[in-house]
Amino acid sequence: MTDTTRSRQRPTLDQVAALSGVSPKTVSRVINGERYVSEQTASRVLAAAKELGFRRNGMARDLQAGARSSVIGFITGDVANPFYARLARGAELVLRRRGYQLLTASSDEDVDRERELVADLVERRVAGLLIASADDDHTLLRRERDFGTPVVFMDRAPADIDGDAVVIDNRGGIESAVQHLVAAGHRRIGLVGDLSRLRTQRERIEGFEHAMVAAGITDWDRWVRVDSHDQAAASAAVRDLLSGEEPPTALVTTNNRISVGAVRAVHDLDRAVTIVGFDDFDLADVLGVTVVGYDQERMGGLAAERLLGRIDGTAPAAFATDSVPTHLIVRMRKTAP
Amino acid sequence: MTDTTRSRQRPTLDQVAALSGVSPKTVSRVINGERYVSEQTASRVLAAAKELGFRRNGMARDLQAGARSSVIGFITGDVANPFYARLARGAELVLRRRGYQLLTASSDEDVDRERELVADLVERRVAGLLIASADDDHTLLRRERDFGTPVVFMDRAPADIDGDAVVIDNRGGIESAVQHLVAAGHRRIGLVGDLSRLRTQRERIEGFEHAMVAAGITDWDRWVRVDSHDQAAASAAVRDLLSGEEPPTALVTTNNRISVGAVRAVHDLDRAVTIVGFDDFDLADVLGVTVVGYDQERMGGLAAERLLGRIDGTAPAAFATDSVPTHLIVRMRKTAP
DNA sequence: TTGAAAGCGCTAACAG
DNA sequence: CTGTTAGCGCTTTCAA
Repeated sequence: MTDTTRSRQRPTLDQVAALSGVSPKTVSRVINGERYVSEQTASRVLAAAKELGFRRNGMARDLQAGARSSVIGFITGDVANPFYARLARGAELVLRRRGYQLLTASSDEDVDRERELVADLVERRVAGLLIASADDDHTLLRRERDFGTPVVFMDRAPADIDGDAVVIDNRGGIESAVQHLVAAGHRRIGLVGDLSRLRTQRERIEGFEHAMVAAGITDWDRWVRVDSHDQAAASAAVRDLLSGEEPPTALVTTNNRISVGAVRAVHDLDRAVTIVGFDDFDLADVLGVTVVGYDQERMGGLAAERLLGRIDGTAPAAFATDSVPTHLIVRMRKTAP
Repeated sequence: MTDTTRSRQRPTLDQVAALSGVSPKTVSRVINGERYVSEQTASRVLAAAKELGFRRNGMARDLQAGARSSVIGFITGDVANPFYARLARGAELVLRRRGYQLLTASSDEDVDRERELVADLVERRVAGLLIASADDDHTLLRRERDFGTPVVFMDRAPADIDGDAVVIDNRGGIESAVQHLVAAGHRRIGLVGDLSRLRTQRERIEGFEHAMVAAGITDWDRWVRVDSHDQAAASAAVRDLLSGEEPPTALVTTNNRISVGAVRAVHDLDRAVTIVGFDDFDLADVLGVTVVGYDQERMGGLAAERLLGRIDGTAPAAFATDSVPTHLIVRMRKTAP
């Protein structure tokens, strides 16, 4: 039994021209809705295009002198991480109105892979790049930018080069978390963190130190555990912290994955430990976990807007870093009646 | 203060050829690592390419007779939904090894927007399409497929056309959920569902009916509430269900968003209602929510593999639907000591 | 091992 | 209002 509808060739603009008896340029005009085409011609062309199933070849179209594709590269550690997924969503909502699509790629927070992805996307001539970079060295990105691919850094601002960035107020956020715990009477406050080579993580740890010292707690580093990159590692770190002598009575967790791992560990151990997490997460309200929240979709949207500004040159020449404010969302654990 | 590193033009292959004193074709050979180039020439070309910051123009490259780009279109309702995000992740892991990238786009479950996206991606000459379609009418997709863009349906198999698909065993999953509840002594079992125009949702509802009737519960539709598309709507539906006379003692929720909304409502009302959800979700273990689970990343990976098979023609001619098995993950609510 | 010529599918620039 | 010419940046013949 053979498939009768087997792949015809996709028709080209020239074939539409041939069928409708006009020149290719005229077909082009009709397809792109340009003016100065008679209605008759237009409808004849449209009919032919429809009959043949014509779809303009976007690659050929974009291959105009120096033209770039209407695709934006979006590089993060992992698209499946809800934080990055929401950034993508926010960016998409802004970009779609301008006809751009997102080409998403995950680096697994691996520096080499990230560089490969940048090179790959640049070869595809993306119109711009939104990136949550895991790399400390951005000379490659600067070079690509100098050759005309605008870049906006999300979440992690580059330390070694100038650049546009949209970041979170990490220090302020963590400080409000610590202050909240101190006000509630906690002194032994622990911190569980993700990869400390990431700048955001370092900022959060610094914010922690600063707030602890400001509260008169100088041995703050007793209860610090960093470099947990997944939920399981975070759980293990929490178990470790809680099994020592004089365990912390409260924990600050520095991102959503860490928070979830910590909540799980505390729950499994059945300990009364207060957790305040950076990033809001699903069901934190039900679990009564206080968090440092901020608008993730908006953050993605801001990055996208900045990038669009660069693409069409309407952004001011100087690079700028937008800081998204955080706010503490205080929650209580429901006590049994 | 002026930016001194302002956008030079990105060099073309011809410029590399000029600088290294060879023909464009030779540069092309070197760049693509073809054989039959002397080592001397190769290194000279490479040096010139590096110096100029050359990056092959992928659009021009792909614009060979009928060639397609090495991009795969990925259309779902919302990239920020963890379910879709994990499908994307699974697909990405398979596709990256073959040099493909994902172009992700969200339809918001809107039929018109989905069609626009399909048209757009086809214009970009994606090598294939992975889609969780919200549409009942797939004649457009069939047409595009006939013109050479392979399509694999994820999660929702098309009812009106033949096609490759990777779906979940919806009926079986829901039936195991109901059986679990019945075995635990529940009779008044409710169901809270998402948009009933989606086929997967209908299948889950049918599975519910079937299992309820099999358990001798014929007035199963008393406690059915469908068409809740977000967490808030799901919460409202649950509140409604629980406020009536003879409220259900257990609820089946038909996807992750509904589950979270239901958990929240039950928690807010402080009612002892058992929830069994379709789709596993973060912290379900901590909350003691039993779920119908399955491997989401694998599902995305399977879809990607099927698509690759179509792209290089190694897949058998006949369309096929893979069904991903579900398994019940039974969890207990931790009782206070 | 290298190069010259032609062309992928479309559109800009210029005529008519 | 419509058509002609040329060319985007690369790769494919086919020769040398």
